[in-house]
Amino acid sequence: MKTYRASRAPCPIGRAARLLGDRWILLILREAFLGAERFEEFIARLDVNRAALTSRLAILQEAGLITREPTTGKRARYLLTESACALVPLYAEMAKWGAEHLFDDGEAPGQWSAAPA
Amino acid sequence: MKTYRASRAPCPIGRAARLLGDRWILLILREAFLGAERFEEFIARLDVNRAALTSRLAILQEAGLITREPTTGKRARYLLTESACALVPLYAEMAKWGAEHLFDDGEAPGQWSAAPA
DNA sequence: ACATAAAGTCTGTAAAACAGATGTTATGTG
DNA sequence: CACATAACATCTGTTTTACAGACTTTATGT
Repeated sequence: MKTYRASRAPCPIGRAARLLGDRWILLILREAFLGAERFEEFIARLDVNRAALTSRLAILQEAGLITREPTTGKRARYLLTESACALVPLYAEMAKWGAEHLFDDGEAPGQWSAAPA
Repeated sequence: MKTYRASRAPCPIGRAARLLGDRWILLILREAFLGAERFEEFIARLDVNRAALTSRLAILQEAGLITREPTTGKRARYLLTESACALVPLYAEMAKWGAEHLFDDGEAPGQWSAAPA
C-alpha cells in the first residue's frame, strides 16, 4: 500500500508536488469537489482499485485535506476540509490549461468528469 | 520505463491529471522554469534517477511541453514550449497553496528549490 | 590523441498497481 | 428480531513500475 510522508522541502512547490503529484489524488479531489462523499461513490465514478482508493483516502486524511466522518461506528463520509477547498483556484487553472493545451482542434472539452481516463 | 499515452477524457482536469499527476513531471518543470536546460543539470538539482529522468523528458516531449534541441548530433538542451510556459499561473497557485497549507506555524517557506524533497 | 563530461542504457531488486475474492460492519425490510 | 443487502474495506497472487548504481556511448575541450 502506498503511504505518505509529508515533504520537508523548503520549496512550497516541492511540498505540494509530493502530495499532488499523483493521478488518483488529483482525480479523487476533483470528484469530491463535484460532490462525491462516500467510498462507493468514488469507486463508481473513477473506476479506481479499492486498495488504491483506500490508501489515497488515508493520505488525504493525513495531509488534512479530508476528514472521515463519523470517526467511529457508522458508515463513513469523506468531507473536504478548508485546506482542500483552497485548492479550487488551482483546479480552475488546471481545467483552463487542460482545455487550452490538451485538446486537438475540432475536439471540444466536455465538462462532465465521469468517464474513462 | 514509464510511458505516456495522452488521456482522451472529455474532462480537461482528467487529461491534465494524466500528465501532471506525477511527482517528477512537476519537479522537472519547476526546475525548467528556474532555468535548467541540460540532462545533467536536472540530475544535479533533483537527485532523480537517470532512467526516471529519461522517461519523463520523453513524456514531456510527447506532450509538447519541451523540445529537444538540437535534434541531431550535439548535446541536447531541453527547452520549454509555449504550452509549458502557460503552466506558470498554475505553478503560482501551487506555490501559494503550498506555502499556506503545507507549513507548520513557525516554519517558513523558502524560495529555493534545490533541496531534498 | 587524450581526458573528461554529458547523455543515456542496463541490471537486479524493491515497491506499488491491479483484479478479484473474501471479510466485516451498517442499514433497510418483513 | 432475523435476514438480505449494501458499504467499506482487506487480502492474495500476479503484473508493472521505480530505483540505485554500474556501464556504454557520444561530444567537447586541450
